Amino acid sequence: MEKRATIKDVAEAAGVGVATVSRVLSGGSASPQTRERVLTVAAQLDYRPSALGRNLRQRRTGGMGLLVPDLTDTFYAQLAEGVLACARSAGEPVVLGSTAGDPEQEAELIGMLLEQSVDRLIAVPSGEEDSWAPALRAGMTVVFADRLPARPAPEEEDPAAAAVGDLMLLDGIAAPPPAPGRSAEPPALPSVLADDRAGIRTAVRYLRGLGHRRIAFLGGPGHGRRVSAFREAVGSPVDEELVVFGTGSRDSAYAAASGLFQSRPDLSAVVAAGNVLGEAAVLAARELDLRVPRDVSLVMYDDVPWAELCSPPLTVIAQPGRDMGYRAAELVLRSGGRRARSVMLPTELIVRGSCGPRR
Amino acid sequence: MEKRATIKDVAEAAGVGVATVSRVLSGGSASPQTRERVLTVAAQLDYRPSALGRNLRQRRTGGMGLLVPDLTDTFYAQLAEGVLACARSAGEPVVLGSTAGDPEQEAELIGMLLEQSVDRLIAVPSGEEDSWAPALRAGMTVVFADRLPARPAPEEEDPAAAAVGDLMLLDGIAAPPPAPGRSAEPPALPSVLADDRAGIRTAVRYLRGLGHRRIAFLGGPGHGRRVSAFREAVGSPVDEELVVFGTGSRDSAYAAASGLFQSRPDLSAVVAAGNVLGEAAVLAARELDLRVPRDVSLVMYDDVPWAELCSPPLTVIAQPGRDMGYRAAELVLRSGGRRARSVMLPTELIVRGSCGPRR
DNA sequence: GTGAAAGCGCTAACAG
DNA sequence: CTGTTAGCGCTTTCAC
Repeated sequence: MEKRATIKDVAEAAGVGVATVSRVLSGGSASPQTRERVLTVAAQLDYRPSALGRNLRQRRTGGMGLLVPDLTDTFYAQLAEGVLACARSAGEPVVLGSTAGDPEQEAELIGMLLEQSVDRLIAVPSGEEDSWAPALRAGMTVVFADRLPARPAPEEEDPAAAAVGDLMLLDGIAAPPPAPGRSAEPPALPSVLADDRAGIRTAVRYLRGLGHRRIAFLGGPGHGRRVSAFREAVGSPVDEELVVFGTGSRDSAYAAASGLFQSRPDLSAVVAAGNVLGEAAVLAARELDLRVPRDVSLVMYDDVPWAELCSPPLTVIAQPGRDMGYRAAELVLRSGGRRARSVMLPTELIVRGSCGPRR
Repeated sequence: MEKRATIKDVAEAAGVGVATVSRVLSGGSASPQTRERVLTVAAQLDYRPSALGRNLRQRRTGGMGLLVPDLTDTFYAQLAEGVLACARSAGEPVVLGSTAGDPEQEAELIGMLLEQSVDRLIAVPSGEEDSWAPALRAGMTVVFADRLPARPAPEEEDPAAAAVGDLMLLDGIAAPPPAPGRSAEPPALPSVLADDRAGIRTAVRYLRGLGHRRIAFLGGPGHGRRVSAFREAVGSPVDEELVVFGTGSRDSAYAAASGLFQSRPDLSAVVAAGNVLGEAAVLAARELDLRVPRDVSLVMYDDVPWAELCSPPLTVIAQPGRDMGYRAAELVLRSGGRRARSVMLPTELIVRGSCGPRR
């Protein structure tokens, strides 16, 4: 384990000052001769500039942080792959954290990143807006992916509404209606989102076209925008019993799905707001001897490789997970200054075999 | 964006020297009074020690690197979750890289980690042993997970053998037979491996018991130990046409599976050496109108959530991905000195519905 | 038990 | 165009 050469070694060996070496290596100005000499010597010594020194000097760690709820959720894995692809092409490291959808763990991880002076972050947020204030205040450039931090429930009046109150999100279709024309206003926080509203709307219309009237929604934490879109798409008198949520784990997703099927055997279709929920729906349906799509139609958010493996193959609302990650990384990397821009990517309904006409 | 308090600020505010603050915060000796005062002041100032300064001083970055081929392969996602869980409980950051199974990208990522002075690494290796020499020489503590780096093919004689030559691995059942008694000798490099040999053997025996004689093996890069085990389990005259490999991508896995089924319609069972290969096998079989398990039995390496979603649900050789990651992280973290130990975890055959008697 | 001082490797002024 | 210098925030001898 020989010790690595430092910039000083290179400077001495090349007979120049350390500043010159630094300049040459970071593309600064230098005479062709000097440049070449430095480069040669550096190569001979197998010199690799230490990120440690640079980081301390610049008071910031390069690269970026990435926070996702769970990598075994294939969608987040796709997202992560996108981020990694972009980071790799930029030669930047990415520090990964998995939050399990738990605001506390998320906060801890943010603290860890702060300690590391990682000042760029891509996050699929679990905590509410308030819990993100510290990070922003500390000067972190954060780009949210897949969803925005929930806005804490303002006050509880209607018990039914309160049940999903903590799932209401920033750009919900709340009281002051959005400016006309756009299907969704660009959110205040930098983000890379899929067009959930359009995706859900398309799915609901598709099911409607198949004759379905009792359509259920199976969601999880962080699916606030999707529920809103669902409510909007099904129209005014939403049957609240048909809107259920898991807590994020596979078990709770299964419990929610199973409970839904059993309590409302009259439903004829369900929209699962994520692939873990879709998985749970398939499992629960099978367990209850409900045939898909004969007894119940299913459309699942997220296109994942195994959607095609099911029989019948699942009809899905695909969102470009990899692209979303890549774009998010670009945004966070490019935002030389502070606040990054936002982008919204399209979703696509991929019709396979899990939806049929209402019986 | 206020600037963070430094150790100096704390020292001044507490009326002590920076050394004392450092000692107190890292559990060194100090009088109770001093200790409390420092702690109080630090809390008031919301002081968070900067990892930057410490890292430079200690010439090493804390935490660990993690290199996997592909996060969308659920097994690697599970592995990663295990690593992250351990790292989080230790408060250490993990720098993630995805290699796509490409030795070049792997080498680049290793270079990046070296530049960051990350000196602890958990890797599912893609490159051969030689390409790992630089990392080891640089003083990195690396723990391999899931498999060991391939040992370059010594020389090519038999064309058939040469075809899989680069897949031969360290602890293969090569010429000098292993010492008697143990099912596998502990490998030379620190690692966390599943007992592939036992897993494959169990699967093959299970299929044999069902009457199958023409059993195929569908592998990918890095599955050298699994092929060896397969060859060993099926016995001497191995039908080489029944042993095929994909290159790691989903497409190539599909191509390999499809080609296998078409060229050898006489096969009655296949062992897929990984979940991506299993997925490909299911897809290819369906495309060719082969019913599972009526026309062909399938057992897949890796237990993944969607294995249960298939119809019929897939019989699998489960390996504890999450545990493997957790253990690997423990090993790399604990190895205060240099070389870590190795551990081998058991596999389990989970019988579901994808295997039937030979027709 | 505690403080002063010396850097870790690098970049960014600032002179020459 | 290039060398010298001053730290970035922290740990760690080394005296006191």
